[in-house]
Formats: sequence, C-alpha cells, structure tokens
Amino acid sequence: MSTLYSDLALADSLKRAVADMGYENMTPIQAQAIPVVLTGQDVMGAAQTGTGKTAAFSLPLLQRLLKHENASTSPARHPVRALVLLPTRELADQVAQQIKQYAKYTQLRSTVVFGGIDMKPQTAELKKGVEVLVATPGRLLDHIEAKNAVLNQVEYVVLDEADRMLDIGFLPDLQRILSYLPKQRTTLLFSATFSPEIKRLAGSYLQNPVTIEVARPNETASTVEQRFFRVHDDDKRRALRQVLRERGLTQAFVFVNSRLGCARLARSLERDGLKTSALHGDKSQDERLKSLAAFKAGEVELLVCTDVAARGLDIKDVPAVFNYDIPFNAEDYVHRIGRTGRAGASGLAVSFSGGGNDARLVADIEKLIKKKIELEPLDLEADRPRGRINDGRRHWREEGETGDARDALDQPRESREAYRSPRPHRAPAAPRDPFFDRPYEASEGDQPAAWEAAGKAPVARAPSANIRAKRKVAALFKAAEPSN
DNA sequence: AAAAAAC
Repeated sequence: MSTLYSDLALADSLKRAVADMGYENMTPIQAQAIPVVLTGQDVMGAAQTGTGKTAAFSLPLLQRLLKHENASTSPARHPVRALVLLPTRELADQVAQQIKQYAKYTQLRSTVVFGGIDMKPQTAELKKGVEVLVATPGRLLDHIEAKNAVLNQVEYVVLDEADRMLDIGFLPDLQRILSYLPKQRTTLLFSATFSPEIKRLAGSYLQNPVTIEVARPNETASTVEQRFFRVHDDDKRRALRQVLRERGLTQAFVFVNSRLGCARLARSLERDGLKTSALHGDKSQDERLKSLAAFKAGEVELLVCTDVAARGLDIKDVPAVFNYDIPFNAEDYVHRIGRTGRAGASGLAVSFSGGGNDARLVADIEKLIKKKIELEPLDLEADRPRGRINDGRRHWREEGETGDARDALDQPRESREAYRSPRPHRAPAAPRDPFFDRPYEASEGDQPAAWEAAGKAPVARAPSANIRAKRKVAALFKAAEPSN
C-alpha cells in the first residue's frame, strides 16, 4: 500500500495544501485512517502521540465535505457540516489553524470558538457561516443557546482526545451538545489512550465503528528516553536544575499537578535565572496564549504547566518533558511525555518520584505502558549548603512584601527552622485609603487627623473571613507569578 | 486528591 499523499483520492486543492506544508509520506495512522474516513464510516482511532492524528481525520473530512454536497447546501448558505470538539482552548486553537491550512485552497470555511475571550468576534464569524466548526464544549453551548450556532445539519463529529471528552468532567456538556446534532451522522473518535471502560462507553456513541489501532493503545514512543528518579519532595527544584544542566537542555515542559504549585514553581525558577513562563487554568486566556507563544518562539526555556498542556500541543523540537509531579492518572503520563519526541524526533522524559502516593502512581504508569520502570537515585550536587543562611538572601518576609518567605520551603524540612528569623521592629504603618488601597494623600492645608493628634491609629473593621480567604488566594497567585 | 471547560 502506498503511503504517499499524492496517491490518495483527495482533491487537488487538498493535495496542494499538504504539499505546501512539506508532507509527502503519510504516517501509519494517516495511511490507515484516511481511506476509512473517506468511506464515511464511524471510526475509533488509537495512535501514539505525535504521529499526525489531526491530518488523519481533517483531510478526509474536508474531502467528504467537498465531494458530498448536502442537498440543503446552497452557495449562499453555509450550515455547519462538521464539528470538531477538543478538551482545551489551546488545542482547539491549534487544530483550527491546521484545518485552515489544509482547507486554504478550497471554498470551505472554518472557524474556532472557545472560552476566555470575547464572544462577539466568534459570533460574527459564525453568522457569516462556516462548514467546519472547531470548539471547546462550554463556549460552544453558549453559542448554541444564543442561537449563534445551528447544528442541525452536522454530518460529521470528531472527538479529539476522545477519552478525555468522554470522562466524567466533560460528559454532561458533551451529551448536551450531541443532543443538538442529527442522529444520522458520522462520528470519529481519536486518542492516544483508551482505557477499557472508555472504549466501552465510546462504543455506545458509534455505529458499526471501524477500529484503527496503529500501535498498542497507551504505548509511549520508543524515541523517548524515560527516566524516573527518586527525589525527596524538598529537593525537586534542585534536581530539576541539575538534570537541565547535566543534559544541556535548552527547552522543556515542566508538568505540575496543581495550578498553584505551577504558579509557585514558575516564579521560583524565574528567580533562579531560568527563562520561564507558566501555563495553567487560573491565568487569563490572553496570558495563556502569550506563554505558549513565547515558548514556541524559543523565548522561554521552561514552560511550567498543569495538565492543560498535557494533550495534543504540537511544538517542534522540544527536547524534554519533566514530570515535576507524577500525574494522578497514568494516561496523563502518556500524553505529557508525548509533548517530546514528536514526528520521530528523539526526546527525554524525566519524572521525579517523591513522597506521598508517588511510588503507587509510578506503579500505575508501569502497568499502563507495559514497560519496566527503574526508580533511580539521583545524587544531588551540594550546590546549596543546607541548614544555614549563607546565600546572602533574606528568608523572612518584610511587611508589604510577598513571596520571599516561601523560599524557606525549598529547603529540606529539617532545616527550615534555621530560616525563621526574628521579626524586625518596624514603625506602625500609616493608615491606608481602604477604597484605593493606598496611603491617604495629603492635600494643601490638611490638618492632622484626629487619630494622629490623639497618637493612635483609627480602628478599622477587619475584613470578613471570606474576603480574607479570597485575598489570600489572589495574593498567592500574584506573588507566585514570574515577574514578566 | 487535580485539571479542564462558561459567564
């Protein structure tokens, strides 16, 4: 069987676009899936990360849209005929851009909708009419309810990262979306990982599906070197820096399990002089896209991220992925390390197994990927003497400052006590304008206030516990952000 | 346990 794009039964307009992108040979998933999707059958496709799944469904999909004109499709109307759903905004953006590339020589229109940004431009695009709509679930439902998107003529639905789309967090939204679609349609599911339960569930959404498994599902790429180090939780940051140095790594994804942990780590690595940006769900969409763009452009060495970045993101030539935290789901491990070693390149995946449940989680991964995992010790260089303050930095927090005191947390637990310094004496703070949160401004001819004349500060009502908690969280995130 | 996805 030929694996050349030029031999495929695709329109010249699509072949030209593929050629423009420099592709000649199909990957195995493409060679197997494209002919099947061209027949219009339902498909469940499993293939390793980084092997071109997007092209595997979008090219034949576009071909079907070109060749099989819908009876109700007039040149004046552009009903949505194909819907592609993804679990994160960045991924939706990426897939939409790829589809635009493939469709650039055709008359087919496409657009993308996702949350976190203004709805109006998306609405305008939808009103103009598109044949292909790429979306994340929440925002799509908004557009459906606002009657901006009419999906009653959808012929093709693609669930990319299908196992994620079918998991408990997404399922309700997904089911609502599917309820707006015609029953008579083609459904395509793709992912690198499928658990047996998800496979069963997926089956209930498909009609006589063709199953395509190019590699064993859940398999990791053989081009990625996988290392697991046993590291004390307090030593992970040093371990990360050491591995970066030893391996001469210029860029890496660094995965962390929580958003706050992500923000904190990004900030502390930034302070270590590493060019870092953070990507997690508590950042504004604008910041998220900027972080990712800076990493793509090579302006940033480390992308410190949560699992928002675990799936699908296709960035060329990222040499390494760190699991600073071991992921809670073994499947996420497969997706995370799939950010490196893409398109046959080599890559390195380094995971730090610390305390808590980590050993158990590593065992889960071993079981899933069916590869023996060796937990190695990591000899840390004594680059930072422990237990004494001799790095010239302060380890307490001055009033009005945030963040520095937490550096003590980077030290081994037993020596933290040494970082506790007596609180420096300071004059009582001047009262602040509670509305603008700044010192009261004195104006010409001001008399000393009554409180000042009496030599005591005014009594302010303490903020409620609720407000204090909110402020505290906001301050933590603010303090934890890299400065730029 | 966490993250993601809508204001």
